[in-house]
Amino acid sequence: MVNESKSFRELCEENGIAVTHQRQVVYEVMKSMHGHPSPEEVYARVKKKVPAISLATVYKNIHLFVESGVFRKMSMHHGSVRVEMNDEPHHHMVCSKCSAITDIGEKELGLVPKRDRLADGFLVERYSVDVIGVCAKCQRASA
Amino acid sequence: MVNESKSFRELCEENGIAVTHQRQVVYEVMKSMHGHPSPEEVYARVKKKVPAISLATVYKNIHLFVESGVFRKMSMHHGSVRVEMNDEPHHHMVCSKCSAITDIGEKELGLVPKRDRLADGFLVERYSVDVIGVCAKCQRASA
DNA sequence: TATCAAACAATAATCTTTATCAAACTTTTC
DNA sequence: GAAAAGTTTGATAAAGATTATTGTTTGATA
Repeated sequence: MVNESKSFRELCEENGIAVTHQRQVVYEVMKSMHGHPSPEEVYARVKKKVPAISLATVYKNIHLFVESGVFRKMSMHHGSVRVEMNDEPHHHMVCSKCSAITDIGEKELGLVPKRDRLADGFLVERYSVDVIGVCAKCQRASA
Repeated sequence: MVNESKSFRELCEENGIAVTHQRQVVYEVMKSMHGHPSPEEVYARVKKKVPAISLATVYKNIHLFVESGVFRKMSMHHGSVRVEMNDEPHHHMVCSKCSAITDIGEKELGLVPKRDRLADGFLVERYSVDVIGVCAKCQRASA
C-alpha cells in the first residue's frame, strides 16, 4: 500500500501532475483492468471506491494521463465513424500533431510478414497498420 | 452518366441492396471525396444535390455500404475512447465477428521493417498494427 | 496556517449515432 | 403494367459519448 502510493506519487512528479485521491483511484483502477475499458466502465469501478466521484472527473483524468504520457491513446483516428473508399490495399500515416490521415500503399510501406495464425489460434484476415509520426507540414511549423 | 448509373445498379445487385436515388448520391459523393470524411461531411455534400435528405439516411447508407462490403470500416475499435495501460510494446488482434481486442507482443507478431521517413517526408515515431481476423471463440461458434 | 492555482462535483450543453414509424419508393409477382 | 410485398426514406425523438461551465473544495507551498 505504502509502496503503491509512493510509486503513484513518483509517477505524478515525473509527469508533472498533481497527486489527488480521485486521480490515484482512477489510475489504480485502470491499471488493474485488463483489455481496453471504456470511460464508463472505469467510472463504474471507481465509483465503488469513491462514490461521490463524477464521470467528468474520470474523463478529465483519463485525458490528463494521456496528455502527460502515463497512458497512450489506442486509436489515433478521429472519433466519428470513417470508412475506406480507397480500393487499393493500403495503410495509414497519422500525424500525432494535427491528426491528419494520409494513405500509404502496402508496397511503399514495405510490409509485415504475413501469417495465417497467431497466438491462441487467432485466424488472420488482414493487417491494418497505422504509422504514427509527424507530417511534413507540422515538421515545418515546429522548425 | 449512363455508364455510372449502370455500374451503381450492378454494384447494388452484386451486394443485394436496392437501388435508390439517395443511395446513389451518397455513394457517388463518397467515392468523389478524398481522405476519410465524417458522416457529417458526407451529409453536407449530399444535401447540395438532394436537399431533402436526412442525416439518418446518410448514416444508414454508410452502414449498409460497410455491411454489404462496398466500403470498409477504417477502425475496428469500439466507438468510445480507449487507452493503453500495457507498457510493453505491443499491437492488437481485433476479431471481426465479436470485436474483441487482444494484445499481441511486438516480437510475437514478427514485426514491420522500420523506417525513419516515408512518402512526403513523414517522420515516423512508431507503428500501430491491428491484425483483423477471427478469434478462437468465434471460430468455434461458427464451426 | 493563509494563499492561490488546480481539481472537484454537479449539471448543462454539445456532438454523434441509433431507434421509431408512417409515408414513399423498389422490386416482385402475376 | 398494376397490385402486393418488402425496403427505404424523412422527421424526429432518444440514446450514448464527450466537453464546458460554475461554484466549491482541496493540495502545494510560502
